[in-house]
Amino acid sequence: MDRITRHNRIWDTIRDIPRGAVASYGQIAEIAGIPRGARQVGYALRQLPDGHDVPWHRVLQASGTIAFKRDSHAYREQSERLMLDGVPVVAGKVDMARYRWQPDLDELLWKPSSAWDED
DNA sequence: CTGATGACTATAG
DNA sequence: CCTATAGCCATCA
Repeated sequence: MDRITRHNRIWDTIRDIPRGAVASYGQIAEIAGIPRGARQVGYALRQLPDGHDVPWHRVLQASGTIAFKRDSHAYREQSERLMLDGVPVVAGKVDMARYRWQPDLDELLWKPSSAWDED
């Protein structure tokens, strides 16, 4: 799998995260079919082109902590975007137990045609 | 080829 | 909760 393909799969996976939910770098990697690729998710996000429509702010560390330094611009922007999504950011972190994205359930509710059937 | 890097993570103290 | 440490892995100099 080349870099472009890998990045596209990562970006597509992140586009599926609904507003109000968040995911960890490792979770995105796994869903995108890249086991142990958490660092690659971070790398892919760093390569986002201008004008993209990827909700990068919904991706956090496994602990729920924002990956940027507290004094950075990126940190503040991510924090603001999450609040706009309705996701509380307390002391730089999100309650993963409550806001973690659960794709299986999400797909069963929103994409039943591809998950269930027609012969 | 080699070593450094980093939007990562799990574990131990 | 925090620090240290060890894996991890594509990229880059």
